[in-house]
Amino acid sequence: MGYLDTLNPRQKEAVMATDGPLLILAGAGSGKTRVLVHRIAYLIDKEGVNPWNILAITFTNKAAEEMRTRVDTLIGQGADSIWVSTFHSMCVRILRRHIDILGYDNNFTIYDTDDSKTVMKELFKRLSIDNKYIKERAVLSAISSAKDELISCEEYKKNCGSDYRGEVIGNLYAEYEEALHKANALDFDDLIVKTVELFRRAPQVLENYQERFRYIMVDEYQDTNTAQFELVSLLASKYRNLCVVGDDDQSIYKFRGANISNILDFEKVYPEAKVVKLEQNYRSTQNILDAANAVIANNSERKDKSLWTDKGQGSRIHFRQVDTAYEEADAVTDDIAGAVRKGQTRYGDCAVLYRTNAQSRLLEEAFVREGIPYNIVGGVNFYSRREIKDILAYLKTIENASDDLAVKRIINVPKRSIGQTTVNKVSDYALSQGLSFFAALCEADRIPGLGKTASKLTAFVNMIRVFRSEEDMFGIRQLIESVISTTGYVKELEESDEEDAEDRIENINELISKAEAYDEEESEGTLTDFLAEVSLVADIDSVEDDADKVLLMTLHGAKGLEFSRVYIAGAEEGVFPGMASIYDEDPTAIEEERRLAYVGITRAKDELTILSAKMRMIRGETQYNAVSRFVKEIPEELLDNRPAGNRQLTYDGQRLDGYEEGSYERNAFKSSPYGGYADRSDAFRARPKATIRPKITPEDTKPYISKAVASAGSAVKAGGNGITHPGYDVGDRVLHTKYGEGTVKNISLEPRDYKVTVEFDAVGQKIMYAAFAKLKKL
DNA sequence: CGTACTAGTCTTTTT
DNA sequence: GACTAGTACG
Repeated sequence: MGYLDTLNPRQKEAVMATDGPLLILAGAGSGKTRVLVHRIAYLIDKEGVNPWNILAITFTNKAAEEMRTRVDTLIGQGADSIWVSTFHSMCVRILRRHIDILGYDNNFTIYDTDDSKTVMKELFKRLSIDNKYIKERAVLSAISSAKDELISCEEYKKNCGSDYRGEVIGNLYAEYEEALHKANALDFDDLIVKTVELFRRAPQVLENYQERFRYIMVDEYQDTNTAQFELVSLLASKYRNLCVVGDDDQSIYKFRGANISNILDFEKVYPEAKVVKLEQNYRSTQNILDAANAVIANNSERKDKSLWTDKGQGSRIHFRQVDTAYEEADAVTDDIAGAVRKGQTRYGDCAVLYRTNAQSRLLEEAFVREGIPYNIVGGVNFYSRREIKDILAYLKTIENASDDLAVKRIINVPKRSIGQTTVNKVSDYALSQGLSFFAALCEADRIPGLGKTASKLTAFVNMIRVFRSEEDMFGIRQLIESVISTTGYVKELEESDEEDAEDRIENINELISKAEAYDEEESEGTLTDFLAEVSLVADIDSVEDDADKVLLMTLHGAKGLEFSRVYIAGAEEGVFPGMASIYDEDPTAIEEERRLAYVGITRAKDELTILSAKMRMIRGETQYNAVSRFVKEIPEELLDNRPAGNRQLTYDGQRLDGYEEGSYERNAFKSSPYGGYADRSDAFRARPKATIRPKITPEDTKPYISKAVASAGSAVKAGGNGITHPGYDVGDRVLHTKYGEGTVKNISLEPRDYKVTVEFDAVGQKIMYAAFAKLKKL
């Protein structure tokens, strides 16, 4: 049993505890994938378990892929028949076989978030719901949370009692469900929910899978939601050989329904569970670990554990504060370029992490400017680009005639002179006849009021029919090519003068290569499978490991990865931790951000650089943010705190007031944690809420920064919370530059600013933010 | 029916 | 600031 010798005693213990429930609390970098891989190998090799009986659930396809390869190399062969997959792809596989029990067609389509939004929009229109009152997004996220908790729309309605808003959402939930059912479509959450429903409704199906999956392993268990928990519980309830691996300190998906008590209460649910803690870290230097431990220690709700390493102290953590986000980007690229030049690292060993995708733009520009090879993970998913969604909509139309959404998307793409009015007429007809949109199109000549457009519809239907006949004989690549040439999609792009037409064509070619690769790999693969696979890819899945490129991604995206050099950009209050978490009345919101910081820090093996900018443009507003509390939570002796060049902050050659050489760097660390700033009142040490600037108007562009700084100062003085109270009150008469005179009806304090409701004599009631509106009291 | 402009919204984070 | 949906016009 040679391969067990490479494990430490704890790891070995986890590997060999094969029977019964097992909770592995695996700190960052403690070799948990290693343990899982060895455990699978051990089950097969030593315990004689049939690979067929093993199920391993990972978070991403990439992780699944990696696990399978590593098992393969360890045990030779036999790993093929292990189910290693994500929750979502596993559910798709199960549902494809059995969903007819629930009254769906087995070739159901999967709706992504965009699709769901489109459906919801149509519902809003149809039920004439005012999206000022409630937003589609809000409804969808309520539905999604309900599904994460396995709450059906009936239960939802019951729970909300007489709450009007809840009632509206409940009704929309029901309508939404019906719409999806009609389209024979499932959204992401449904994949889990319907599988649970299937298992509950069809015990013989459940038993079938219980027999099959006698040994179940779940990775990243801290990120499972209630529905996923139920799914796993059902599967494991017969043999109880359930092994879950996770780290409560790395739970960062609460917004997606992750239920941290799944891991915290595992021992309550499975009293006979064995618990193994992995605390030896094989990844990072002691300094990095100390920093991570110090930060996470500020959280209250956690299982106590502490990482250690025998790797040695390592460098101190580099903290750099720069003036602007531009300089931040330059600092990153300069540092990477320098280190590579000196032979200290290669591009592929570096990663830049940030809180929000929006931050990637400036960084990307710097990488382009410096000619440093890079890869951005995340942002707009490849498969959600317009041109890709268009082509996929053709495939979906070919494949699932009830997918109204797909049909409507492409009926006039490329332009066929089939406009909104026609689409509406067809929709009405479909609704009245109880037909799908496509079925209605097939009867175009019977639809009243269409006139000669009917022939265009018929032409469209015939085209789709031709594609359908090709489906059986063609591979997916050929089918896509046929779609492109018949519709003239690419031709239209080539002729268009749109700036990004070339990129689009490039993307379509990329899609064709992916289809080709699919055709080759999955000789049995059907169009249905291709579409399902495509809707379940995460961005991280397509990252090539061996490319020598710097990876840029969000902190969320970085979970599970490691790099020799890590840069965390935007370590500022209001950015990371983000505004929303700072103002959340629930204090655990900040704890989630802190876990994210913990994840970020522990990605680094050797060198960790944290950057923060004094000034940054967010959503068109210039913000001046204090250094992130997470930086301050790192013991000072672990930081090099090298000031980022003691320049004065200038703009257009003008010196800005309030910045003295080096003053900030010193003060930032002396001030007490969490915004209790020293007595000096320059804008930088104001709390985030004091630092939001009014939108810059064209008239005062030139010296805008110094103006902004000056007014920031006065804002701090004016209100203790940093938000200037407008110089008027409810009942006052005010003058607005555009709307004229009016009466103030209401003033309320929002997180960012005072919200003022004014009844204007000329234009009626308007709601506006005080800082923007610049109302004058009369 | 299609285009060109305007107004409003938006950002956390993702399978 | 960037994007998108909505609207007015040709």
